[in-house]
Amino acid sequence: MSRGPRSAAVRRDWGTDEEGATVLHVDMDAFFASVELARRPELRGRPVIVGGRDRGVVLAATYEARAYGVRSAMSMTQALRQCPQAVVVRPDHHAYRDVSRSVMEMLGDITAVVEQVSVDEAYLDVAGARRRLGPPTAIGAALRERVRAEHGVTCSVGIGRNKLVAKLASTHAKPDGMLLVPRDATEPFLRALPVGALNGVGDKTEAVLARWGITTVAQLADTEVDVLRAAVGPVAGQHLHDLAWGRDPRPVVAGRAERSIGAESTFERDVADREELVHRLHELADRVAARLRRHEVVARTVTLKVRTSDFRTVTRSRTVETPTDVAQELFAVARELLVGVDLGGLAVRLVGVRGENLRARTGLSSQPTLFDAEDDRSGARREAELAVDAVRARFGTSAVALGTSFAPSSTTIHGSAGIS
DNA sequence: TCTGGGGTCCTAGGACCC
DNA sequence: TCTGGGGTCCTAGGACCC
Repeated sequence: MSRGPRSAAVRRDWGTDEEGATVLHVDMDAFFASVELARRPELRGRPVIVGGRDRGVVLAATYEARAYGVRSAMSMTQALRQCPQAVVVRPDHHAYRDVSRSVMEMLGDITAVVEQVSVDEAYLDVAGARRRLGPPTAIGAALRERVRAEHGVTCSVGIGRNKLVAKLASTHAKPDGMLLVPRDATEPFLRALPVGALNGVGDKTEAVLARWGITTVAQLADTEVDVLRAAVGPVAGQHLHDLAWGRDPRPVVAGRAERSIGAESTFERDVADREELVHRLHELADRVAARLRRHEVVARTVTLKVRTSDFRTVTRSRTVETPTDVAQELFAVARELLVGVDLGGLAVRLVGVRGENLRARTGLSSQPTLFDAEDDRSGARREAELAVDAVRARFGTSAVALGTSFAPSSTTIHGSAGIS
């Protein structure tokens, strides 16, 4: 989903030479809002905002709402101040996930080299699909038509020599467009953009660069690397200079493994009561554990996140001896970490739990073995938690209480006696 | 009633080992 | 007793993206 008016408004034809431009970036237009419009056609033409509760933010806005200055990630309060007549729709993430899955399957029909970067975005490398399906623009056009026909939503496609260019091209093409940036047109295409259009240049970096008189990609490209290093740091400086010249070595990688799995939640009202925080922590640990198991990974590091009423965020993490996917263990660590946090008398706005340092579960000691009764207990507890998760998925979180009592207290296994 | 929830990546300092 | 440097792991914070 686009975050704001970072790209120049003009569209230009940069030529038709498709040699050497094999990376496609596919980006759904105003995705959540478009899905809502597809099933509620009576809302077409009106400013529609998909957003959550009182303390929520805008998750997606139709272009009619954007005309009033409404942007993704803006607080709902501010969005409604700017566009009081907007129709607010509560998000239905299941519906979005279904459409997303279907579109990603369409991409898989084109090539196996698909890298999904979010629910509504993916890169494809079609170098190997050209013989079968034709040039990249033909592939992009057919895909756009298929998405529209099957789901009633539009997407934009950018085509370029690498991910950087393809992504910027799709942004430029929005909404409901397609843009090819031929290899030879890459530099002039980039030079016309503001620095903030580059991926990785946010408000802070943009402000720093502005102090050095750099506001366009052209100026960035024409600045000595040493100056950029001094401005934003050695690594970032080199990186920005590369981007400005269209250099992006990242390949399109299918099926990336996730590096962390977490859950967090903002209270409807700030909470000062420690017991209530602990209770919420327990729910979050449950969710994280279930997702770890679904992904068949265990976490070696547990991170607690706390945001206080003044919107300051602190994190505390601990790396444990034995990686885990058990809710009780994640919870126990998170709770201990919370004890070590000095809230300075402030109430808490948000708490979160995250598992990091992920490892494949298979063959690790958290699997029950005949040699270790301790391990068997944790394995049994996991089985119990899986059952609890299934019940909760059907009846809701409050349907089942989860306690330490799932560990069988009388488990006795006598060394290797069971093994011949 | 300003500011969600899911992430990735980078930096920097200290511990610890060789 | 003093003086080092490099490498890796861990932790905390922050920028950034969708």
